[in-house]
Amino acid sequence: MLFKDCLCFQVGKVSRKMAKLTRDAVSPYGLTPTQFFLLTALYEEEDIAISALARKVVLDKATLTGLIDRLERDGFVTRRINPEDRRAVRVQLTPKAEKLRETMADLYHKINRKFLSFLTEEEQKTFEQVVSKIENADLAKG
Amino acid sequence: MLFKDCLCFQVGKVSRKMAKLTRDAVSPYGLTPTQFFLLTALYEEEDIAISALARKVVLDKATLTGLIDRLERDGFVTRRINPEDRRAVRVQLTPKAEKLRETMADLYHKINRKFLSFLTEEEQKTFEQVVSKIENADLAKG
DNA sequence: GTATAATAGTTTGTGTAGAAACTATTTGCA
DNA sequence: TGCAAATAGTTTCTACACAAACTATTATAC
Repeated sequence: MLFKDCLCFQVGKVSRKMAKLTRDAVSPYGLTPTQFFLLTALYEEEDIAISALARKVVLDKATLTGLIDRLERDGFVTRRINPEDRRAVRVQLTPKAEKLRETMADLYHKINRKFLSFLTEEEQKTFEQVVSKIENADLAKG
Repeated sequence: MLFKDCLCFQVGKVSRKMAKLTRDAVSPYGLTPTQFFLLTALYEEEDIAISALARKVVLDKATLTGLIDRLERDGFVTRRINPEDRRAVRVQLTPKAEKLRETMADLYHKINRKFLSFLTEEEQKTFEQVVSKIENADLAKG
């Protein structure tokens, strides 16, 4: 088997390519692709605990700390300690982020439509399947 | 459209998951997933220029510099300047890397077989298509 | 034949990304 | 109650990943 046929390599390659295209689209707003996705997740569900956010975006909580640091530094979000559970920190959108909500939602849909437009219905469906299968895969077993 | 349905997010999620599973498999050899892939590419074609290697693994040449730095530091590869073109640097495998060739090739095939075993023939074929379509996609156009 | 452009690689700077270790809380249980 | 275990988040460390600027060398144009 040749290197280029490696599934993991292919997925990584595509992931980088999509991130790059997304970066071109969102960098004018002072956002990175990951920051854009995190904001999108927050537009969907605000005032969410960091651990819950980490589960939602499937990133390590340590990664979230840095991401939220930078979003906070750039004035997109704030942190607030939950008085009910003083270990927990909730993330809120700032007015600056709220003002961008519509624009970001449009951009989000535009980017997605664009990516999906390259694929047939059939391909989209199969791709979903493949993603969910690998997602639940356990290399150790079998 | 919900955040979790975003194609770019899904691909990233799968890419991280596959990298993690690969890491578990190759870390006993003192390698990261990316280093493992780079070595595999080098087993396929040694004494290759860094720019050619970058094209092969579809990574920025600046990324290659750091990767090769670390592989060199850990004794897997060496750099040699091409006397024909003194700008160009070629990468060679060390005896340490040569000794691992068989083991790494087996591991490479094992990991790939494992990933592919989760998918049907049909899904594999469609997935290939999807990858190549996105690879050639241009978000700017249309 | 020399100025200019192109190419190869590195450096610098910023931002992911996760493992492991750490602090501070809260929960559970004896 | 009171202490061990679990949980939330951060810190530290290392490694990708790329843009932009840089150096050195080679190719091209005139």
